[in-house]
Amino acid sequence: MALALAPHSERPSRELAELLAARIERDDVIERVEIAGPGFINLFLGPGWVAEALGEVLAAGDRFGRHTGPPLGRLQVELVSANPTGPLHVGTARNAAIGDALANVLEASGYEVEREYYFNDAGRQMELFAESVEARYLPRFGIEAEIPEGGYQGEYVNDLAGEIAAEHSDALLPLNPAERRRRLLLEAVERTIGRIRATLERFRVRIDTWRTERELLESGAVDDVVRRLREADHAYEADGAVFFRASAFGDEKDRVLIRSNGEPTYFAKDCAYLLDKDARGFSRLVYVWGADHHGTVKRLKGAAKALGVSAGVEVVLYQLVAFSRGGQPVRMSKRTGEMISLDELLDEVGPDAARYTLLTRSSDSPVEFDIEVVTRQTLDNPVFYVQYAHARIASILRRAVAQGVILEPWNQAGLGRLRAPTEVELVRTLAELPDVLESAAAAMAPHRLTHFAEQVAAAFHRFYTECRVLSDDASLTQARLWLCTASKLVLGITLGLLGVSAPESMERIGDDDV
RNA sequence: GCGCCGGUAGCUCAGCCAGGAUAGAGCGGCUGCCUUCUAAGCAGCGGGUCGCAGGUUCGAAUCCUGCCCGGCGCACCA
Repeated sequence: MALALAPHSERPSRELAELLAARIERDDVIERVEIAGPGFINLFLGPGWVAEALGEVLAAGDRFGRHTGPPLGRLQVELVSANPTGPLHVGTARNAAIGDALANVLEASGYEVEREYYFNDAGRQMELFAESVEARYLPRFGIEAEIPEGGYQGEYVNDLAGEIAAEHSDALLPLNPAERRRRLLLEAVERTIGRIRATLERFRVRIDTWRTERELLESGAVDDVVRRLREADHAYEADGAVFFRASAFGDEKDRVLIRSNGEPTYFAKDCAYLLDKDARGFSRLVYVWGADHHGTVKRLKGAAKALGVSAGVEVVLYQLVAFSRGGQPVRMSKRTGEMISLDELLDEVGPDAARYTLLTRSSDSPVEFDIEVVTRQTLDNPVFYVQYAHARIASILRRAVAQGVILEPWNQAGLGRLRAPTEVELVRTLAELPDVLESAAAAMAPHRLTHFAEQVAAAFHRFYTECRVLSDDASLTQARLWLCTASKLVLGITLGLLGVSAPESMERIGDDDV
């Protein structure tokens, strides 16, 4: 405060601080005021403040920190949207974790949030995928075939072909090649989508709506949007292709909508999709993209402007994850089949550690994810530190019940007795949740919650070490039980937003390793 | 070459948007602490030219400029 005012005043900041401090009333909320450093006014919070702050947490219950008041509007988060050409691999894990946690955070901060997954189930990649499946299907009936150049080599393609062969036997053989591939593709895509959905469920990623490129194409939306852009003179024809005037919207150059062979580009479909989303009445459209797509952000936003999209278009970019195993880099490619599936990752480290690890880093920061290291460090992963605090609290509360302690209503519990430094510090930390949540939503940075969770856990562990909860002092026991309840609440809310489980108990391990 | 993102402790990373107190956490190393609510914990020690160089400021990890490394992107691919 004094430091903020100093530039506007002739007095030194330290002197300002003293003037201000002298006017602050001391009571049981603010006990003591000190000046430090260049002009910091330190307020020492008293028992009145502690009771008040803790009361706010307890009164709000599991809604503590959440936005109150009327909803801020409808918002959509598009996440993952990986092609249905194979199982989700670990490269998409960061997208899923960030997208889902971000959606949770935005929801808690007052938006009505819809999470959407978009399947690119048309186009060149699908053709290649169909041919690849065919190349694994035909040999089962003695017909030689090879996976095409650039096709999908993964073992799962063979598995898919096997499943299809098991169900349909050689029924697809007599069909003409185009029809056969169409049928094989339908079968393969359906199965792949099923697997993707199952994997996301395992990873605790909730998707509300599933959209497909095919629907978009069949509705004629792509043709429509190109026509609209041309009519508004935001697009023009050149060299047999149709270009969007992206350069008029800050992009480096104009972008092709329709190729000279008549095929729409991915971007044209993006434009159609944009209108499709906008028509659904969202005030904000959030995209979660890997940094390898950052070059397409400007054209998307340009298109939104050109098309008069009323919703705000926002792109959350995350740096790609460098996966390795025991120090050996793992290249990710669905086509070569050289990849680790998200399912394998979940088998090895579990959804909690995987999500938490991916959400500890800022999305701007590249992540090094050595699967062996994360597996080996499982027990030291900060996620367990936080979960342990939660389990510890649950254990105390169970113990209290077992001892027959009857918890009085919190507003009669004498919370002002919480005066130990670790108690005050814990309450102070808990009270930060609303601010942390708000800033995480504003910055679309869910990783801030992991750091907050660790702070709460640390504050609790310190309190636990210094203060005994269940004691002969009945009223102090009451107050401390409420402090435990509030801590558990805040940890549970925070972990819930991150999509990480908050266990009621954790087995003691490691006693013998010492 | 141009654009975006990183470069903070031995390792992995917060802090940077809205500049302020001896720059933090986890892991790893060392030392203590379990007759009492879970020691997956706590306390302490050691460990840092905040990539480099300038600039703005009473004050810079934080803002500005330049440079050096690393990642990604610069298609009528997705």
